[in-house]
Amino acid sequence: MNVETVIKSGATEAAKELYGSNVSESLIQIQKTRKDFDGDYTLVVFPLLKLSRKSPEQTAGEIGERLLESLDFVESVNTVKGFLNIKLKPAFWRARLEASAGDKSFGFAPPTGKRFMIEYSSPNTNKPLHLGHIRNNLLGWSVAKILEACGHEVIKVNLVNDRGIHICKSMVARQKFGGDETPESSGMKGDHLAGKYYVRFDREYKSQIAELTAGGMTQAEAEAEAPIFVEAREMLRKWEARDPETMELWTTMNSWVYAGFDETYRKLGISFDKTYYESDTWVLGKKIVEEGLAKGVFFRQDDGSVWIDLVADGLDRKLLLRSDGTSVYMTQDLGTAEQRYAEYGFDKLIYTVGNEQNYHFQVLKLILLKLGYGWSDSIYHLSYGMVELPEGKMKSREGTVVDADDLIDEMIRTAREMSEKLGKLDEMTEAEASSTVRTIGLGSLKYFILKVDPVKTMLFDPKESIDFNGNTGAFIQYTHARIKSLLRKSNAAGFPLDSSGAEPDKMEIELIRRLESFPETVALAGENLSPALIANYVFELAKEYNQFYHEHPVLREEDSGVRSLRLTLSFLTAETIRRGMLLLGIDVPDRM
RNA sequence: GGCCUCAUAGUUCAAGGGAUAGAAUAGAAGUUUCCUAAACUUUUGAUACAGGUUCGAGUCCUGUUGAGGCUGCCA
Repeated sequence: MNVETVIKSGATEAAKELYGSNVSESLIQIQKTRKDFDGDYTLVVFPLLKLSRKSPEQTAGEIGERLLESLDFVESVNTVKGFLNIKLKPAFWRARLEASAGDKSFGFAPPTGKRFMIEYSSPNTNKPLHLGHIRNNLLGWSVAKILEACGHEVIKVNLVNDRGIHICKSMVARQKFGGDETPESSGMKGDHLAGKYYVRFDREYKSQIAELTAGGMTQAEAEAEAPIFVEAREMLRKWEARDPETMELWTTMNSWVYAGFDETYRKLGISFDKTYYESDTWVLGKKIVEEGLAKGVFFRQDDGSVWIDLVADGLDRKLLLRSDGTSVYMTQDLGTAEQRYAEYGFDKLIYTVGNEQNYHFQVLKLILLKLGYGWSDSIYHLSYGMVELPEGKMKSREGTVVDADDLIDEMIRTAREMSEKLGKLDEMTEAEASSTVRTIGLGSLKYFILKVDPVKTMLFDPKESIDFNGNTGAFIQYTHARIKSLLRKSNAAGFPLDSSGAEPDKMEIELIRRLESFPETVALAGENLSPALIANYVFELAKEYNQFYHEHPVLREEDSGVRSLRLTLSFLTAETIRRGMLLLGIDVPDRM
């Protein structure tokens, strides 16, 4: 049980004794005492005033006195306006520290028996991953880790978008302009090669459109009738007809792309438990459409297309089946959701998808609800904002996309430059050095992206992200490495971690109190699906340790009790930083 | 047009309806007999606007302005 909970239940008891048994837990608000006030935790008494029928000061005073009697670990209380500040005994904090340091699963909750499925990444196979995918992948991976830490079973899935007109565009360009180029012969990663063809297609397409409009066609006509686009559409038709030659090209190009994606995923340190392919799932959902028609939830238009009318719900009409009977994105998503539920019976299905699809998921949920699926409420869209660059929005067609692989390489390269300049790599073998700079470069990238609240559009400035000062991953990793170094030295000197006697001073208590709030932070991050909470917590912790470290010698302390306390504190700090960073998918090296 | 999201120091980000809105970075000034100076200390500086709900609003509600996104056969 965490400290806040202990105090909360104590305060609830005290309030019940004073004001009657109808005092509910929700009226007891405990928060950390703000700096500049004397205390560790604070009870906000305003919500209790209706029951106490006394002034804020009197109410706080009464409860304070009661707490002082009933909780033996309370050292003192003081009242400032409606705030009852509670100060705990140093010995209590010392005991908490020892207990937490000895707890192998500190911060992680026991199994809940709940099953979460989380989908993320969801790439298209016609081009390589870019910065937007990085935010997606990091978010999905981190949320999965956080949910696991909260005791849930987590199934990580990917849905690869491997069919459709956009893939055919790359395929057509490959056929026309690619010759017999392969990833091996060109030295390009397979996904980059496919991306090259996609860009090539677009260039050709644009110039054909320009020609046609110059010849008198409207823009829309030209877009639909440009010969290269007609070819792409024809290829899609052949694909759907399982034309052998088309299938072979498709299979070959996809295998290149998958090899490329795997490499990027490996570099990012993420993986999946299961991968779905849209080429398998795109026909799903038609059964649901029939079901919806039978129930009268959907309606069929004269041209044969099927719709749902959501105007009464403040939304629009939405297409579910084209007039030619083929399914659309929504049809497929209904089908995969149902299939996944049948297979896994999840308690929650989380889709990590950009906020440009907010409307889609709103509709998806609503349709499932209207169809009477009891689990429709288990669907959650983990929506995130765009990543912008200092120069403005990313546009894949204008060549301003930041490629994921390039970015990762650049981060690692910069990490190496900075480390070399500081002489940090001097005593490392090349293998150690390259592993260290990889960890630092990726850590900086991941931290920079995850520290921002997912819903917000964020600005990614490559220069700033790689700055090794300030609120960055590298700073936190560095703090961890320094503590590890200190622990190695103390170990070499034969100093034990486990003695008692010393009482923590004010600064040490502050650090212990922050450490003790780690489990709550993890739980809260799990509820809100927010890695940003963990990121900010870890940064604050590292910063606070730095201050502590600066003013409190650890190894040079004469008094073995004090030294032991500080070593224990250092140990738990390093351990907590490591666990927090693990939840963000960031490695923390012991040396750097 | 309709719907959704966002708006906080020069800049990038915090702040579970609670106290004097925090950091980082940039700017100014300082610290090196110190276990990793990728550090530490001090300092300047912000809730877009107008109402409302509440004992209490950056946070909730309404409107305005600004930015982004979505909006019947793309995914």
